Order: sequence, then structure tokens, then C-alpha cells
Amino acid sequence: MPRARTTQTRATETVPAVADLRRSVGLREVARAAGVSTATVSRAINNPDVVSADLRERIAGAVKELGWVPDGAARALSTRRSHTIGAVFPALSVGDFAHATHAIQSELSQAGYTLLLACSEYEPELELHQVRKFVERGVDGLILVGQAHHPELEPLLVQRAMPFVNTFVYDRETHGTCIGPDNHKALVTMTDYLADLGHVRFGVIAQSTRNNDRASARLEGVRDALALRGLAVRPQHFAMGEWTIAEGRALFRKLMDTDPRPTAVVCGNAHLAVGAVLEAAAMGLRLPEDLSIVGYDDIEVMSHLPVPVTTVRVPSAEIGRIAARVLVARVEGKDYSAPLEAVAELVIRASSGPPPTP
Amino acid sequence: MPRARTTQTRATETVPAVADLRRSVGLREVARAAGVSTATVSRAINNPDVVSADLRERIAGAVKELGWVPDGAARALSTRRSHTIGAVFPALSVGDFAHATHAIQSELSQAGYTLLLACSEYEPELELHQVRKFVERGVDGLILVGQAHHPELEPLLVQRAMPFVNTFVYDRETHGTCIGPDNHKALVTMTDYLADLGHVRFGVIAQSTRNNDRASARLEGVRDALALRGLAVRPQHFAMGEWTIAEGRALFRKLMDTDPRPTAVVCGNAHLAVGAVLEAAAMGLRLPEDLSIVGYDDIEVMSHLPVPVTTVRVPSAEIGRIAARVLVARVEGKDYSAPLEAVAELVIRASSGPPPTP
DNA sequence: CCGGATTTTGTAACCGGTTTCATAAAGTTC
DNA sequence: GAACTTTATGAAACCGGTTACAAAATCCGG
Repeated sequence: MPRARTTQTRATETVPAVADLRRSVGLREVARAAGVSTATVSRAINNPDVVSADLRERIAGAVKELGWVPDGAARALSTRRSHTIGAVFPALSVGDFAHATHAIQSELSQAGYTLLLACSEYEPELELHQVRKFVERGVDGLILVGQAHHPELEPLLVQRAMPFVNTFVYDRETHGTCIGPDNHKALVTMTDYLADLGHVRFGVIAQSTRNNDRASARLEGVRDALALRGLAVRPQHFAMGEWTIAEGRALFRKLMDTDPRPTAVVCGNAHLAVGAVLEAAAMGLRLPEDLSIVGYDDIEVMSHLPVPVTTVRVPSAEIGRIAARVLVARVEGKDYSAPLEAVAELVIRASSGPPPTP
Repeated sequence: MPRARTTQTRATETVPAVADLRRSVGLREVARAAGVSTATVSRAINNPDVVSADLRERIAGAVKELGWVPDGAARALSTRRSHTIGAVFPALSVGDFAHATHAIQSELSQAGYTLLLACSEYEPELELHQVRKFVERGVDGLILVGQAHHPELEPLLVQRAMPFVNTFVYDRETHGTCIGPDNHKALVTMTDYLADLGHVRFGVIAQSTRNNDRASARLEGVRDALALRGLAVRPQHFAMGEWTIAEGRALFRKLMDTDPRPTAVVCGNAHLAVGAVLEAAAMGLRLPEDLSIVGYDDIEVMSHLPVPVTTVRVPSAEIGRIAARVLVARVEGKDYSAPLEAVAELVIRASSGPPPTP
């Protein structure tokens, strides 16, 4: 900014103005400027009440004047606290996780913490690697997704007494370390709802359950609920693939290419459901008269499609928020009790109804 | 490990076996165990070639045995490098940003860096705050979005010689510090395309341009392109709001509630476009016979709607990847030249065509 | 105005790595 | 084998804060 009066004087001296640029100001400099010891400056920052108002003011002045910014690394080294929380998600661009990330970040930021983010790409090996990196970075706690981790993961954390929470899962067995919906129960509920409407021939379009205990649990939910009624999904009515709209369309088409067709199709996630519903429309099938389609996770478009889609609403943001709070509390030794099971609500819309009467 | 021969002797002394649990192992311990100095251990880790194979092996053994993990804070303090990059996005759950985040993270991780993530909620004040926090945390570089920042932001970074890049914008003037599409140009192209089809009455549905120079630039693009042909958007054909599908529907309805109606509606982002298209369908309008609707940003659902939507494809992931690479290169003093302008490609689908012949 | 309790402040030892510089060991050359 | 490089190691200073402990200043009742 200060374009200065360069040409003003007769270019006699070469200005050594840039002088102090290199030597960054530290606590020592501030202390000297304020005429106190470094200990006092440190106290004035972290524990103002124990410093006399007089000095506190002088120090504040010096800090501002020198534009001092405390060095996080030094502080972390000294206090053994980085005020940093690491989160490892399987993917970052998936709606749920993106919303959770946002909530976590915002909650942490408010509590004076910073979020370190990494991605495991649904690979336990990579998850372990990322966690290890975070431990090296000195995070104060960790947020993970799911309960099924690499076998070395838990020992690593337990050994270092590193606080962590598993999100997007809930299970009475491990209450206290997990925060999320009960995936199994959610799909039992959904399946019961459909079965109660009279459906008997169920189809399932699922995302890969590889390294994904949430998806597995959901699948099991459908199976278990059906089994209780003596029903099962026929092999040709079951399809598994990626979690894209395109895949949803393709798999749905495959399911419809059978005889008899299923009368209710349960989709393992939102994108698959959107794909299935759009493909059904393209095929000229009427929902719910000809068949019912339901999804999992309530992204905005679900309720706006020509036929709004019945689904399970997962409060991702809330899960993130609670995870962050619980973790921060644990790190700081306070205790914060919150409901750890996130209720996954069944949202019934027009895409589901009684099976067609033959 | 050395569970020792505790019960060997007759349980005389109370075993202080748990002893070393608390005292975490540090470089010193490793050095002692390997019978070398700390300097050598440090070198064995960071600069293996200068250490003899013999010692290197002994040290590796000690490290593994003691389960030592280097302390990032100490290292950061000593090297003045945190191997950490901060990114501040206006929002995290928006598709573009989520994809970019993912790409950045993955790229950084590969280069041995960790991503710190924060969110500005489209508030310059908050952005500044987050950036400040990151500076304190000692990040090596910063990734921002847009070019319009809080006035104190750039000075803060420049003063500390902190490398940074602005993403999702491109502008010849500031080449070198920005990576993204030329938002203005993209919408000029789009508008020209529509005008060339014969459209004259344009409608615009835009997201708020408050603190969003990308959205503003896009809007200007439409205006400028039209002005070149002596055209302008009538006030009643212009609507602005949030960036949700619901809002898109509402605003579209409002635009259609005019006489004469626009024959081409340009939407400022993907969600608004999806909403507009779905509302058009609900209103029984045929695309593109009755009118054309186009969007910005190509999310998957755009191509799967009953009438696939013409839009501009923004390579968010690529933007993130390049940003990460450029920044890392800059931090490490290498130079890495990459195309900084991300081409925003016009994707023409069924939702646009010539205006109806009256 | 004194002795003891209380509050403020300073000194210096950490935190756990990296790195400079000196020294010891090994290798080269003639 | 002496003189000179080159290479491998160690001792100790340093990065920039925090904090235990001691010393100094202030307050207080009697």
C-alpha cells in the first residue's frame, strides 16, 4: 500500500526500510517492548485476571503495535494440546458427509478448535494411514465414520488415550463411542412399513457394502425384517453397484427385467433412489400404482421429483454437531451428555403405496 | 513389550510395570535405545542417506519397538513448516465446494500435507477470522474462494509472505493467484448461445450476489452479452434468492407469472435450475418447445431429469487439484506451471432450443 | 509499623524435535 | 605413510511459547 514518496527525495540513500521484515516478532520482542518478562506476556494472553490491569494494557498495546501472532506450534508443543480435531470420512462429496463436515467445522470453530480433514476412500488401510498422520499432527481427538475399522486402528488410539467417536452408526453395545442412526433399525422400519402395506415381492438396489458397515447394516435390516415374515428377496431382485443416479437407473432397469417383477423396490441410498424413480418415469411406470420405490437419506431433490420419494431422513448435520460437541467435551475433561442415537425418521411420500391388485 | 519376569521372583516388590505408560517416548528414548545421539535419529528419519546402513537399521528397530511417532508440533516449531494447508470455503455442503475439498484433500495428502478446513458462511468478516486462525496455526499456505475478500485479508497474508490462491475465479488481471473458470465469460457464452437461437426475452433466476463475486460476475456476463445486442432483462423477469431447489421453483413460478413471459430462463446455479425445470414440468410447460431453461454447474441429476438440462460444466475437482498442486509447489519453492484457467464448458442438452414461433 | 498472607512478576527449565558446527573415522593421493 | 578429502556421528544451541518456583510487591489486622 504505502507506495511511499519514492521519488520525493533525491534518491540519496538506499532505504533499508524492509529491515524488520525477516525477523518475525515473538513473545520475547513483545515482552521487551512492553518492558516485562515473557512469562507475564504469556499470562496476559492466557490468563488475564492474574495480571495487573496496568501491565495487561501495556502488553496489549505492544502486541497490537508489533502485530504479534502467537505461534501455534510452539504453544502446542508446550501445552501438549493442539486445539485441533481430525475427521476421516470415507468420501467428502457425498451429501451426508458434506453436511456433517460443515456442522463439525462450525461447531469446532466456535469452541476454538480447528478441523483437520482427510478421506479414506472407503479403504481401511488408508483410513489407518490418515489416522496415523493425524496422531502425528497431534490432534486432540478424532471423528471417524462407522465402527468397522482396520484392526490396528483402535489399539493405536487406545494406547495413546486419544479420544474418538464413530459417527453415522448407533448400536447399543458400544453406546458412548458412536453417534448416529441405527442403520439396521431404520431399514427394518422401512421394510415393515412396506410389508404392512401388503408388499410381498421386494426388490433391493444397494450400494456396495465393501468396507461399509452402514450399508451392510441397512441391507441386513431389510433381510431380517422380511425373514420375520417368512419372506426373502429373490436373487434376481437384488442388485448392487455404485452410488450414482446413472447406476440407480441401470440397476432398476435390470430389476424390472424379471418376471414376476418386485412390487416394492428399496434403494440403499439417495442417488440410487433418484435414479430408480427417474428410470421408472422414463419407462412409463406409475408410482405408486404400478410399484413402490423408497430410498434412504433425504436430499432436497427427493421431495421435488415429479413423484416425491418416500425415504429415511438422516440428520447428518446434527450428527456432526453432536460428534463435535461430545469430542470437545471429552478432550477438555468436562462431560457433556447428549442423545447419541440420531433418530432416523421415515418420511412417507407419494412414491410408495399398496401393491397393485393383480 | 518387555512384560519382564514379573512373577519370576516371589512377588516381593510391587511391580511398577505400568511405569512407562505415562511417559511418552520421544526422540531421546529412541536414541538411547539405539545407542546413538538424537541428531542421528533425526537424520535417519529425514535424511536417511547420510546415515550408515548399520545405524539406520538399528534406529528403525528402536522406533518400531518403542512405537515412536514423531511429534508434529515439535517438528513444526523447529522447521518452521507445518506441512499443513488451510482452505476457507464459503460453504462446505455445496456440490462444487465439496468436490473441490475432496480433490484438494487427496492431492495434499499425496504430497504429505494435511488439509485444515474452515467455512466463511459467505461472510468476509468470518473469512478473515478463519484465515487469521489458520495463520496462527502456522499453515504453510491458504486456499480461498473468490477474489473479493475483506480489505485486511491480503495485507495480512502479504506481510507474512504467506502463499495463497483464489479459486473458482479466473481473471487475466490477476493471473497467477487465481484458479478457476472465468465466470463472466462462461455466461457470456451461454447467453450468446441462446441469443443466437433467436431468444430475445430473457429471464434470470440468480442466487444472492451478496459477498459472492462469482455470482456477480455471472450476472454481469448475462447483462453484458445482452447489452451487446441492445437487449436487457426486464425487471419482472429477474429474480434472486437462495440456492435451493425449492427457491428455484418459487422464483420460476414468479417469472412465469408475467406477460409477456421470457422465452429463455438462465439460472445462476444448479439447484435453481433443477427447481425451475421441475416446476416447469409441474406447470405442464414443454421444454424446449414452450421455453428454454439453462443452468450453471453440471451436477449429476441435471442430465437425468425427464428433460436433461443445458448447463455449464465447472471442473470443480480439477480446480481443487490444481490449486493444491500450485500451492504446494509455491510453498516448496519449486515452480509448477499449470493451466490456471479452468475451461467452463457449455453442455447443451434438451432443455434449450429456439424460442417458440408465435 | 510489623509480621504474615496474598497478589504480581521474573527467572529459567521445560516441551520434542532439527541443525550447526566440531570431531572422529575412513578413504585418497602421491 | 603423511597430508588432505570426504563421510559419519555427537554435543549443544535453537525454534517460541508455557509454567513451576522463587522473589518482590502489596495488603492487612493489630
